[in-house]
Amino acid sequence: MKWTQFFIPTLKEVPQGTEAISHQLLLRSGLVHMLTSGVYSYLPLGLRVLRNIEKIIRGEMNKAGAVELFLPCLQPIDLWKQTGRDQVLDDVMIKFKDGKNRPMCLGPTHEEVITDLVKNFVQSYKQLPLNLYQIQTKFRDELRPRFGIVRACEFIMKDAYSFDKDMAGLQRSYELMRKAYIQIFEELDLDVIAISADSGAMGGKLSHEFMVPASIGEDTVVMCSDCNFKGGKKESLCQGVICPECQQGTLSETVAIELGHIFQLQTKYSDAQQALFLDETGKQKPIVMGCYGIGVSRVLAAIVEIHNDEKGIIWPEKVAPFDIEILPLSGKKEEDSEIHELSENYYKELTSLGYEVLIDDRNESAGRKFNDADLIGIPLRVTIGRRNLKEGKVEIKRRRTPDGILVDKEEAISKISQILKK
RNA sequence: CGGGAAGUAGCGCAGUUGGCUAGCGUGCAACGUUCGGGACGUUGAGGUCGCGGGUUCAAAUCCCGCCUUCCCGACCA
Repeated sequence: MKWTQFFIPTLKEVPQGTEAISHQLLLRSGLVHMLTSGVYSYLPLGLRVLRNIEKIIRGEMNKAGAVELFLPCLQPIDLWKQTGRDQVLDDVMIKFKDGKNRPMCLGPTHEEVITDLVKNFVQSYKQLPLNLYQIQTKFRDELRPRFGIVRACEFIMKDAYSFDKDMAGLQRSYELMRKAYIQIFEELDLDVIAISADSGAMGGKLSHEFMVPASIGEDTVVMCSDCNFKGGKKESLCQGVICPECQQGTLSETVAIELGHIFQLQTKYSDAQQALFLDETGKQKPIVMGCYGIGVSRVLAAIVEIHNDEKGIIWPEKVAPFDIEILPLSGKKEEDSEIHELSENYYKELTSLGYEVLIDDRNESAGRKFNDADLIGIPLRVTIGRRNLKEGKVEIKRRRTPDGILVDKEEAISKISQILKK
C-alpha cells in the first residue's frame, strides 16, 4: 500500500480536550475520528487493526466450537418486555419510533434476540449444546462516555451465547469460553486478570471479568510487589495487604480496563422467553444459557494504552495494521531512481512473501517520515536513503528497539524474513 | 445528574482593564532552493471569535440564557 493512496491523517499536536494516552494516540495516528462524544469513525488504519483483533477472536471462538452469525441491531421494544429489561436497561437504550409508530431500540446487547431466534429452531436435547456468536455494533446511551473509544456510545463487541441442556453442560461451555478468552488475550499481547464478579444487569449466577491493568480504567485490581499475583479488589484484598500467594510482598492497587465479561445466565432468559426443549425422557425444560462478551473496539484502545512510548504506538506484531513500513528518503525522482526502484522491488518481494507492506511514498522530509513512522508504530521499518545506499546498505529497525541495523541491500529481504517470521 | 476546566482558520494557541482591517505557530496552494529525525525563502487562500439575547457610539472582550467537548464523581457491561 502506498501512503499517498491510503488515508492516514496524522496529527502533529495533541488534540485539545484529550487526556488518555490511547485517546490521544488513536487520534494523532489517524486511526479514529470523533463525530460526537462517544461516537467514533474508524479510519482505514484503525480498521485494519480492528480486523486483526477480530481475526484472532474468530480463530479462538471457532476453535472452541462457537459458530458465527449476525443479528440485527434494530430491535422492537416489545421483545425486551418479555424479560423486563426494557425497564432495567431503560437508561442506556437508544429508543425511537419507526415509521409505523412501533417503539424500537438500537440493541445495547443481544440476549433477547438470540433467545428468540434459538427457541424457534431448538426443540430437542439432540440439538444441544450450541454456541453462537457475532461481532457487531452495540449502542448504549452512556451518561458519560470516557477515554475516547474505551467507553463509547457506539462500539464493537464480540458476543457469544451458549445453549445447553443442563448445568453440567453450561459448566463445560463456560469453561471452554474461559479458556478461549485467556488464549485470545494472550495472542493480543494483553496481560489480563480473570476475576469472578457480580453479574449485574445480565443476571445469572457466576461470572468472570477479564481486566487489563493500565494507566486509565474504570475498575481497580491489586498486584503483588514480589510475585506474579494479581486479583480483583475486595474487602480482604486491597492496598497494603500481604500477598495471599507468596506471603512476602504487599499488594498495591492499580486501575484496569475491563475487556471481557462472561456470565452463566442459566435459565433467566429461557424462562422469561419460553425457550424450551424436550429432554431424553420427553420432559420439557428451559435451555441453560451462558453469554460471553469482548469489547473489540475497547481492546484496540487498551492495546494502544499499554503499547506505546513518547513517540507513538508500538503495535504487537499480530495486530499491527501493516507488518513493514518502507521509507524511501529522497527528493527528485530523477536523482533518486535507485532509491525508488529498490523500494518498489522490496515492496513486491515482501508482499509476495505474504507481508503487509506500507510505503511512505510522500515527497516529505526525512524527519517528518520518521516521526510519522514512529507515531503509527508499524513493527518493522526499512529506511532506504542516499547516505547508506552509497555504501550499498539499507537500515532495518524494529519499532520497539531504539537502534536499527545496517545491512547490505541484497540481504535485506532475507534479514527481514528472519526477524519477522511468517 | 452534581463538581471542575475549556470552546477564536483543518489542527495547536495568543488576544479578554470594551477601541484600528482579529493575530501567531502549524497545516494547505503556487514557485524556487533543499533532502537521514517534523528544512528555507517569496506569494497566496482560509474566520458565523460555540449559539441566542442584552448593555454600549463601539463587544472575541461586559451581563443573562443555552449548546458542545474533556476531567472527577454517581451510574452502568
